[in-house]
Parts: sequence; C-alpha cells; structure tokens
Amino acid sequence: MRVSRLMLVTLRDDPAEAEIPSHKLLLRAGYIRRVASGIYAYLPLLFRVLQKISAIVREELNATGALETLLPQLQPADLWERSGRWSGYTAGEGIMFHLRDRQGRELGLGPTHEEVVTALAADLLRSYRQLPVNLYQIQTKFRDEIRPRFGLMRGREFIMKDGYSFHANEASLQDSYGEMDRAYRRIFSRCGLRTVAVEADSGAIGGSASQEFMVTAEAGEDLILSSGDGLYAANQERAVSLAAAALPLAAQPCRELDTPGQTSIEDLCAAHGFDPSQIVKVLLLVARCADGSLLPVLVSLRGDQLLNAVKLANGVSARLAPEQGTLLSIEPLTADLVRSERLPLDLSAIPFGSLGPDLSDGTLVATAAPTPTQVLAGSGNAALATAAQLRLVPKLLRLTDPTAAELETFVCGGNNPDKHRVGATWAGLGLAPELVDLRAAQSGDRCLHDPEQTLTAARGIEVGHIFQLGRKYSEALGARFTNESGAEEALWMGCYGIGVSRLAQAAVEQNHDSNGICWPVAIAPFEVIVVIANLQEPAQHLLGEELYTSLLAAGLDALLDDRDERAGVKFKDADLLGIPWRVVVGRGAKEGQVELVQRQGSVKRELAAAELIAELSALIKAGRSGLLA
RNA sequence: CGGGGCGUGGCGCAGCUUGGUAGCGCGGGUGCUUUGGGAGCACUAGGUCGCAGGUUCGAAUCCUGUCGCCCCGACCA
Repeated sequence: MRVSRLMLVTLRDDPAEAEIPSHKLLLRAGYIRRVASGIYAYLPLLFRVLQKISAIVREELNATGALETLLPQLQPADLWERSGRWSGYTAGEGIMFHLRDRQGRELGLGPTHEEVVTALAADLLRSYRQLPVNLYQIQTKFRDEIRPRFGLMRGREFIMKDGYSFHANEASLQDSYGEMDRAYRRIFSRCGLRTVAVEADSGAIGGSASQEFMVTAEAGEDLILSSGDGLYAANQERAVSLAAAALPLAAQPCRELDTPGQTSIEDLCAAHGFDPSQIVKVLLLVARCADGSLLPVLVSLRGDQLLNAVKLANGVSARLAPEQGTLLSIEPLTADLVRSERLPLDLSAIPFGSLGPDLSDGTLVATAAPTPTQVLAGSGNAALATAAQLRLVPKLLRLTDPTAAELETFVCGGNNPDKHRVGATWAGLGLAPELVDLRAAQSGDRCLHDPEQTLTAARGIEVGHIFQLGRKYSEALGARFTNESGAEEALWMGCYGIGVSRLAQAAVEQNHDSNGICWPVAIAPFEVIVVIANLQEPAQHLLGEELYTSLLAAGLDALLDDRDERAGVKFKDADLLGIPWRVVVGRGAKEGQVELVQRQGSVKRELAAAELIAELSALIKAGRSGLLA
C-alpha cells in the first residue's frame, strides 16, 4: 500500500475527546474516528490490525479443534426470558439495547450469546457421542454501557471473540477450560502483549471458576492483586488474603458506653482508645430484586476492614428466594434511596452510627408504617407508598465477615443513638453469625497460600475472560443430551471471551512512546514502511519503488511513503503510525545505501540496499511470533 | 443516574466577566523558494458561534429550555 492512497489523515494536536495515551494516539494517527459516544469507525489502518489479531485468534482456536461460526446479533426476547436475564439486562440500568419490531415482538441486540448458542446446542447436540464441542465467533457486540469511555476500551459497540463449549461432564469442561487457558496465553503472547492471568469474579454471566487475562497498563480500569512469588493473582473484586491479626479486647462483662456524636470508627477510637480491629462495624444496605422486592441487608465487618461490594452482591444473590429473581442492585440505605424508591421509611428513627449486629428486624418495620404526613409528602399517593411498604422484606438478611465473627469480645453499636457496647460477644447478643467473605483484600495483605508473601497492586486492562459456566444456561434453556447410560441430562458449558477491538487499543497502551505508537510486529497494520526522503530525487524515488516491490515479493507487509512531503513530515508520521520497521531511502540512495530503523527504541543502521530484503525478512519473521520465542 | 466541565471554520483554542455583528495557531487550495525530523513568503477558500425560545435598537456574549460530548463513581471483553 502507498501512503498517498491510504486516506491517511494524521492530527498534530491531541483531540479534546481523548484522555489516555492509546486513545489519543489512535485518533491522531488516523486509526479510528468517533461516530457517537462509545461508537467508533475502524479506519483502514485499524482494520488491518483487527484482521491480524483475528487471524491469530483463529489459528490458535482452530488448532484446539474449536469451530468458527457466526450467530445473530438480533435476538428474540423470549430466549432471554427463558434464561432469566431479559429483565436484568433491559430494565433500569440494563446493558442491552432492545427494540420492538413492526409486529410488536421484542428483540435485543446481543451483548453476548449464551442464550442463542445454548438454544442451538439444545437443537443440535443430542448424544454424548457428539461431545465435546467448542463453538466460537468473532463479531460485533452491543452494550449500552452506563459510561462509555477511553475510545475502544469501553465502547457501546465493540468486536469480541466469544466461544462456548459443551460437555458431557464436568471433567471434560475442565479439560477444555484448561485448553482455552493455554490457547489464550499463546494468543496474547503472539500478539506481543504482556498479560497476567488472574482469578476473577464471574459477574453477570454466572458460573463457577473464572479467570481474566489482563494487559498490564497504568490506564487499566481494573485493580490486580498479586503475590511476589507469582503463585497468586486475582482481580481485587475477587481477591482473598489474610487480614492482620486483631488486637484482642480483654474479656469483660458487656456494658453500655456513652458515645455522644461518635458515629465513625475513627471517632470511637479517638475518644476511647480502642483499636479499629476491636470494633464490629455494621452497615445497613438495601438490595433491589427483579421482582420489585427490597431486601434490607445488615453487614458486619471488623472495624479496620473494607467492604468488597462484589463479594457482597454475590453473597446476597446466592441467598435470594427463587421468586425474587435476580439481584438488580445493592446500595446503602440513604435518604436518596428512600426518595428514589419512595420508601415510607423514617430514617431518623434508625440509629445510624450506632448500629449493632443485633439490630432488630422490627427497627425497619416499625419505621415503615407510613404516617399520614409521609404519605402526603411523598408522592401524595397513599397507594404507592403502601405498595413500596409491601415490597420491603420485613426480615433483615444478616451477613458477617469472618474477621468480625472471629472476635471473641468486641465493641459494637448499641442500636441507640449515642450508645455503644463494650465487651459484647456473639453469643451474648444472641446471634449465630452467617459467615460470608465480604472484606476487600488490600495491597500489603499477607497471602493465603503463603503468609510470607504479600499482595501488591497493579492496574490492568481486561482483554480476555474464561468461565466454567456449568449447567446454568443448559438447564434454563433445556439443552439436554443422552449420556452413556441412556439418561438425559443437561450439558456442561464453558464460555470464553476476548475483546478484539479492546485488545488493539490495549496493545497501544502498552506499546507507545512520546513520538507515537510502537506496534508489536505481529499485529502491526504494516510490518515495514519505506520512506523516500525526497521524492524529487530520481535515484531515491527509483530505489524506493524497487525496494517496496521486493519487500512485497518477499512476503512482507510493506507500506511505501510516496508522498511529495518533506522528509521530516514523513518521519513524524511513520513514528506516529508505529510501523515496527522503517527503511529510509535518502542521501545514500545513489551509492545503494539505505537506513534501517527499528521503531521501538529508534535503533538505526546503514546497510546496502542489496542486503536489505534478506536482513529484514529474518527480523520480521522472528517478530511475527510475538513474545513466544 | 448523581457530581464536575465543554460545545466558536476540518483539528486545537481565544473572544463571553463589562452585548456593538468573529479572531489566532495548525490543516486545505494556488504560486515561488526550500528539501533528512511536523519549512518560509505571498495569495486564497472555508464559520447557521450545538439547537430552540426570550431580553434588547442590537446577542457568540445576558436569561430559559433542550441536545450532544468529555471527566469522576456503580456495569463489562
């Protein structure tokens, strides 16, 4: 390809719309253009990058025996209703774009394809003899992100490779999961990316084991915690660790303590000389469920620990009654929530700042009785207020983190304003704590696998995620097969994603310098750019054309900068574009000398044009294998 | 959705406080000079000042509404 024919428009200034380096560079170098928030045109240069990434993905997946397919993006609502995800994905802050067709049928634009592929499996896979099967596709996904950002990093329309495997038993699923793990490591290495595999929360997709692949970069949206020995790495959402030992509080009879205005752990410690680890911190939250019910949740944590919201949501989800459906959200009980949910609650009757783990169920119920003024002040609609009251589950879901439960004697709120208790015990409060890991692991914590190791934090961009889904979808959608003994059972499933367009940008985030992008050879839009320094010099022009033709003939992806621009302009653009190798045909052209420059590190050397092809072929062919070597 | 900010030639911005009919840099076109790190000179084209109301003799500027975009938090490849 010739630069003069490339529709290349580079920008000298950083576009105002971009914040992080990769986004700025992709815009400046003419790889992408924004069409609407979170929606981008992939220009010809980026399209070549996407094709190269896709080719690597295909090679590695095909090598495992996976089958490429292409599934519909427009999907009927009833499929999603069968899996129970329609309301969660469309209602409220749901992520699925959805619409009605001319017949009034509801459809969604696919944010993922578990439902469609499972329905197909139900149709096609009947016997254990057909298993296992692994299907994948590379196509555009749609997600109405709450906040699109950072260009391709979090778009509303993006390219994803998603794969789904089907198995006759869990062991086979685990085999494929392991095989995908290995394939993913090869894919990212071949792309030239430094990634780290971390244990992950499986989120809305559900399932058991799951692992994310993170491109390490400052601009990453995720926090990774890992041990120095390399044996443990996890997303902070999921990470576990050993909490520091608590400072024991002497056993003593439980007594009430006056704590006027002391509503925080810091206040209590400052006023009475407690250590935060001697206090049980109690949080009151409300979970919104798909059926409209509102479940109050009382969380107990050790005072020096932080709540991990993802762990809490998982813990609550697992405890919802079937008729409550899925968990839509969980948030602290605040005045804002009372207003937005029209809850007939009098928050001033709840002793925030002095909550104890034994807060009675009646506390909420008692305040929940709507007074005439509240009914009038609220929506002015008594029926609504009563409805909201009915939606409020009258019993607290009490969850306790082990760090709190392990305290033999502790300080906690007295369920009365300005009162706390010292010397409380779980038995003394008449409680048998329901244990759930709810604490957020932090950088610096000791590791579970080896207390000598501590966790350190790094930021990462999630480019891949693999899950063992189990039978959640196959059961919901009736995807059953006949096993060896002639009995019917649900298929075991795995699912495996790679954010292809995100990966392209992550590669830039990890590989750039002050002059522009430095693509890894394996995914660069072109492998080498021939720059004719001065097009007006016949010797340069001739030699440049000649080398360009030979590079193409040698099977290299070559670009020729044949623009009648000053050399400086062409050098700047070549750096910005990030082509890994540059051949400068300039002053030495008459003597048959050219300059070879490696983009990464700007390493330069002169050599005879006659030797160029052989030299460069070897270098580029080595580079094509990325970090595998 | 909550909090913060921005919409002015293709791009980056000034002008707005204190209303008087739009400017700078880059980019585009033409010509001459230049030619190894985003050249110089000259000429030139290009703007419903996001949109809609309002105030005013007069609005980019003041007021109201609305749309779009970006950043910080909850969702995910």
